[in-house]
Amino acid sequence: MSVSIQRNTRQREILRRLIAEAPGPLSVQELLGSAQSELPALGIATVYRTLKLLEEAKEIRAVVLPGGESRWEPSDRGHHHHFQCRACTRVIDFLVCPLHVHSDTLPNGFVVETHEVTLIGLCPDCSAPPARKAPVRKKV
Amino acid sequence: MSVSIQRNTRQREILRRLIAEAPGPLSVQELLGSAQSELPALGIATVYRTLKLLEEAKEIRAVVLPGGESRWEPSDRGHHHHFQCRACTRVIDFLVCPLHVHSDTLPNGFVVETHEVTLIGLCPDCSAPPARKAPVRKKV
DNA sequence: ATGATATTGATAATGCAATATCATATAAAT
DNA sequence: ATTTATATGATATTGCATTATCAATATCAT
Repeated sequence: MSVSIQRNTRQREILRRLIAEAPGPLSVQELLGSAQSELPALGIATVYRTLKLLEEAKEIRAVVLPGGESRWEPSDRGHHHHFQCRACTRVIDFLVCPLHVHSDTLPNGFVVETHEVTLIGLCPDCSAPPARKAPVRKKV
Repeated sequence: MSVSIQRNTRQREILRRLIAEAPGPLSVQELLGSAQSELPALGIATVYRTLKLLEEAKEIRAVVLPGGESRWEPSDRGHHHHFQCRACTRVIDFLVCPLHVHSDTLPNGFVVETHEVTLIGLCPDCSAPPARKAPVRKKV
């Protein structure tokens, strides 16, 4: 079994901050890439280890969207949903909830406890016509 | 590369029928289990092979719900959503669509092309008080 | 500044779903 | 009924995400 966090390291500071400041849940690879732009030597094992520790400490939680790997977000974000860009695969939070079926009982004995809504389409970066600015990211 | 279907076999008939008659998309393991109750010798490789063939023939399509493996449903089912039981993990179709954000452009350049709604809770089998009938299935 | 030990980075090992292999069985045309 | 290529079942292999290992490094109480 693993143990709780005892020391503050640059790696953990960076990963924690990246997750806290992200506009949506981040994948392991996205985290690794962003963190390495600040600390190039950071290894993938540290990302996995830190995610597990932060999850056990209830600081973050995993979200899994249709068709995708696990992504991680701060656990203090309230009820919300996600938009996933089919071009760059990035995920952005959507605070509006279009559903009203909480804690309700449906016709035949189905009890709805929660729900997940994922909007799929193009994010601003990828829906914009190819401009003279930064190139459209195909993968993050 | 694989090739198209040329012969009708009992295995393929069974798998096709199971998918067509299911109340929701089936996982590989669910398919294997159900099919083996009719044809015990059926192997897992045949399930994968047949799913791939049926998908290439556009007879079925994969759906992936939050947190889950691929499931398979007939491709001629129209727009609908899914209910997943957190106890037995089975998935049942829900024909009602509570969303109206198709092909729309949201505030900042987000283009919504489609969406996935997954209701999570308890199915009739698992929400019912422990009765004297069949035991509650924990896994399918 | 030092020392004890938690943490890291590189990489090997693991777990598991999906695929490939191949001898045997089967469909269906003759 | 024969024949021949397709399909199957058992199982080995692959691919890939995650975890374990371990020597080297960094944190922090002293």
